[in-house]
Amino acid sequence: MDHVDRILAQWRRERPDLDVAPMGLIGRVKRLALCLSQEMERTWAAHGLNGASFDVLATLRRAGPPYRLSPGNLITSTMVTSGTMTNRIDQLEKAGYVERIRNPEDGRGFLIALSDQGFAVIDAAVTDHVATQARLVAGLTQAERRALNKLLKGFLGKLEQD
Amino acid sequence: MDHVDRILAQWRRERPDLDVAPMGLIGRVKRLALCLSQEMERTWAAHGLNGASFDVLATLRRAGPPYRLSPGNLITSTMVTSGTMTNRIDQLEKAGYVERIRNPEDGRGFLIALSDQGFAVIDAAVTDHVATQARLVAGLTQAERRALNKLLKGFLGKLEQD
DNA sequence: GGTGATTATCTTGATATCAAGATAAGTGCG
DNA sequence: CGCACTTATCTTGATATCAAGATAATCACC
Repeated sequence: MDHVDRILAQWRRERPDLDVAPMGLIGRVKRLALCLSQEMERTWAAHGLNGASFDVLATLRRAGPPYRLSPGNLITSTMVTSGTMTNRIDQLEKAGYVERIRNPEDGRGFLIALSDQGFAVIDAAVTDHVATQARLVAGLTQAERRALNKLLKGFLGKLEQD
Repeated sequence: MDHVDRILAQWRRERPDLDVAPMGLIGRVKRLALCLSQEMERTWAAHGLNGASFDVLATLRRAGPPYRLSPGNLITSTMVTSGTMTNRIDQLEKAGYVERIRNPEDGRGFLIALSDQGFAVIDAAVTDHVATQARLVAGLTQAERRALNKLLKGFLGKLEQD
């Protein structure tokens, strides 16, 4: 009888005409995502980052050398609007973690380049972040992780194909 | 090879020292939650609501007669701050969906009461919402839903007990 | 009953986000 | 070559949220 079960019990009492089984499943996905995010946020904070800045730096880092992507590219990867990305880049630039350089192949645009300092920060943060994630899934057996991952991947595939 | 797999492949190339299997699992939970939320948001919008207003009205509705809860109670149920709840109640009151009445048992506080109009709106919205959720899980077999729900519940239980 | 501590709610100020529009540079067709 | 169209990024204005502090009523203990 967890938090989600209590909500379902209320609905069954008030609206017995509704099948709330899908609500339970979806509610748990949302709640789990929230719970995991909150924990990961703490690791980012320990490196002076948050979900937004980590997201941008990590995208640049895992792109590989020379660690440069256009704002448009970052927008696509992180699924935020252009205004949001401008704001994030402004902050990271102010912190000295990235630099805007003119795109030599397109005078309209820029490339966002990870600085040495930015590289150091994101590399340390990712190492910690992965350790946090390992801790978060530590309660699940290997078989459970595999099964859960497979179900989630299948679910996502079904949703995204539409 | 979905979006998450591409991210993992980049990390394996750039940071082969890290075990990114947990990142895949957690990334899929987050992405699935986002994907599901975006779809559900469309149903709420069709009733003139959003996630925030739906959340408050649904909490009042499923509490049962007389459909009244204190702001503090709503804050606990919806896990937002007091400032956020004040703002949400203000909007719902302006829309005529709830009413602030003084709490007869505690002069410091109020009770937020669902109006007849609010009741009608949330009841119709919930009916549609449940249909949307049924559609979202339609791609999974009954066995898959049960297995996924069980794994999610176990995972959440492990995390919340700490 | 008076007084300090607690509780319930609201207010304030700051932040991140989005949608829509502005700006500026490239592209293509006549 | 010139003009319309597209693209890349930034700017603006509005919104929802949070953290911290203000306000006001209740409670508990003497």
